[in-house]
Amino acid sequence: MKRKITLKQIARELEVSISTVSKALKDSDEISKDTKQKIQAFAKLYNYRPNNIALSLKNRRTKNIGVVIPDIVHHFFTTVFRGIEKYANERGYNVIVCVSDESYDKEVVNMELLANGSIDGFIMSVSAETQQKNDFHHLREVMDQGFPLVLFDRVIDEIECDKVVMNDEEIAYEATCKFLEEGKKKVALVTTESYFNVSEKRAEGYRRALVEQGADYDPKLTLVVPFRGGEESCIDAFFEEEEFDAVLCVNEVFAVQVMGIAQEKGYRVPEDISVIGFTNGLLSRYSSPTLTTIAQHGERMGEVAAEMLIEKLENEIGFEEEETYRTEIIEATLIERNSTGKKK
Amino acid sequence: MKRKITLKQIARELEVSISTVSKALKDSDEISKDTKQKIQAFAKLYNYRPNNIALSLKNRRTKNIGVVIPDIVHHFFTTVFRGIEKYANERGYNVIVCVSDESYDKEVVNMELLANGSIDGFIMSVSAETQQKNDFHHLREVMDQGFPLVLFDRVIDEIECDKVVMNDEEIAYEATCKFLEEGKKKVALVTTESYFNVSEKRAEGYRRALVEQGADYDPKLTLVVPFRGGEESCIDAFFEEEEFDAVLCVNEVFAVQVMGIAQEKGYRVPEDISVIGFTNGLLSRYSSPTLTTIAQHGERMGEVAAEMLIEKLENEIGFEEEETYRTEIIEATLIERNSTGKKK
DNA sequence: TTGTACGCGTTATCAA
DNA sequence: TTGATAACGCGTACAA
Repeated sequence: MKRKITLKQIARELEVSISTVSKALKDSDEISKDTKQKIQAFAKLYNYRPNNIALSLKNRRTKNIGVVIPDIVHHFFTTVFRGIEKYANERGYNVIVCVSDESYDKEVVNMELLANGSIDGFIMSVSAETQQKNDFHHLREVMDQGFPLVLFDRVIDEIECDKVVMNDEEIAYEATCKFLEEGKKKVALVTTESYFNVSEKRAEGYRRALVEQGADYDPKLTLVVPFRGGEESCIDAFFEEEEFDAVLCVNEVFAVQVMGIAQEKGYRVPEDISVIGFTNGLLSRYSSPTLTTIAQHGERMGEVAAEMLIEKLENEIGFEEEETYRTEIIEATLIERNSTGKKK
Repeated sequence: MKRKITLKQIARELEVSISTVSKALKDSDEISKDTKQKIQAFAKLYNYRPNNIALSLKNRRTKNIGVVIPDIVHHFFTTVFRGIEKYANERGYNVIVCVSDESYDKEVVNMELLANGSIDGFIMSVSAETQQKNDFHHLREVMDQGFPLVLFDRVIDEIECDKVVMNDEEIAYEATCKFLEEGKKKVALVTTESYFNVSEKRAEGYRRALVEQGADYDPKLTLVVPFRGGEESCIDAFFEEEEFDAVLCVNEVFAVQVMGIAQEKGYRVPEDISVIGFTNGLLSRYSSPTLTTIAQHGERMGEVAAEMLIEKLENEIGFEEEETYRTEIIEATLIERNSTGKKK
């Protein structure tokens, strides 16, 4: 077992000083050609690489990005993560992930840990519990300490920082319009509890479309599925109690469940009931019928988030300069498959 | 903006030496009660936390684990990752992820980078390209440098290290037997190219079951789907050319595609054709019919891998002790849903 | 009971 | 052209 070689060891071996070695390896012209060659050859032979930790300590930057997300077994988040990781790697950054598991406490603890020197900045999507509690002191804390923060998807209006969001409201509007164009009359919405602000925005777009297009907005046609469990029976009951001919779902799992239950009950999709879901994942592609879906372009979101963060990291602002924050909007797109009909 | 406070600053502020502060904060009894109280109160007020980087440098351990996987937008890998992250976090470790994207070069570069001080050990699943090239010098390299390595799922026989694998061969055997018990006669296999050694093992289990149970093993009933693209037409052609009444698929995407094409062609699942797939993901749960599947228990794999790694990290072996390696086997389980029939 | 000195690996500044 | 020194932040053996 050969431990990694250090400057000091090279110096001792070659009987020169540490600083000479350091300079030689940077090809400084303070050092004579001969010594440089000798040192460089030796370093190459022993495959010398500077120790990242020592560099981090010295430079006060780790070249690590902290990513805090609610869940990792989740198509959208992994997609975003892939975008982050790709862009960050290209720029020489590594990514440390922490999963909050939708828990406020974990989120806080993890971020504190990372903030003790492990990373240079954060990219995050806040946990459900955090949104519920409406307590964001941990975000303020890290920003106070000088860590750039980029929020994506589940962002917080009260926090001033860079953000990357989707045009949730508009795309929900578009999707709803699509149903109406198809000739559908009673469009339902299946959503999650509203402290997820993305759900709220999607619901707004849905409502606005109905009202503006002169269709009926009936609050009873909105089904709020509880956070964990019991979706199945919940949706089943919804079918029994209400009547509708189109359903917009805030995720693809709901959408596939809606299609399944509809078909069990003898409705045809899309002839009797059209369905659109958010999240263009595997389910959408392989369900029957295949699902018309809203692609969130998570990878792009990740790239943009990473780009914004790294820009902040590499352009540390001067004293008197005003800090400015941007909000980038990623345009979702509607992907038409077979769970919706043609325009009339 | 208030930067994190350091021992030095506390010392200056309180007009004591740095080491006094350090000791006081560890509640050392070398320090008088009074000074301890004073220092602790001050530290608490300013929310002092030791700098991880400095600790890493001093202790020569980072408390970071490097995870190298081929893909992150992938149900199985994220599942394993979740297990790793959970266990690691509980033990005070953070996780740095690198995605090789199935590329040999990326894998090599990423590992070298991490090995320059960023992490204490590796958990990885090798990329497809690496398996194809059969070049594992980068794994040997990091091990030589003293980094513990735990391989999972896609492991390498020639490399001696800790491993976590699934009982692929046996569970494929079991699944195949299940078809036979159902009364099926011609069992097909849909798999990927064989340099994925897990595919190879699954194929072996499939063959062994047919032979041992006295059914026919017909090589023509094995469909090897090419690495990227064209699955659809490939499977379609398979249906045209061969006859079978049961299909074992090495992943759930293939399985769902097989069911879809079968149903299009007028076969009933499971009456005419039974289907079982590996990977108990969303698709299996929401396909129609729901898919009988092999649960790989990825989260457990991740936990075990992390446990093995951390054990190695925390029990650095002495000089003369022999290094020993283990291979843990995670038992997959067959989850029966509606794409297979009852035992006869 | 407190403080000094050293080392972890590196780089930058200044002196020789 | 080379080397000594200090610094990044921390912990600890040893000296005072």
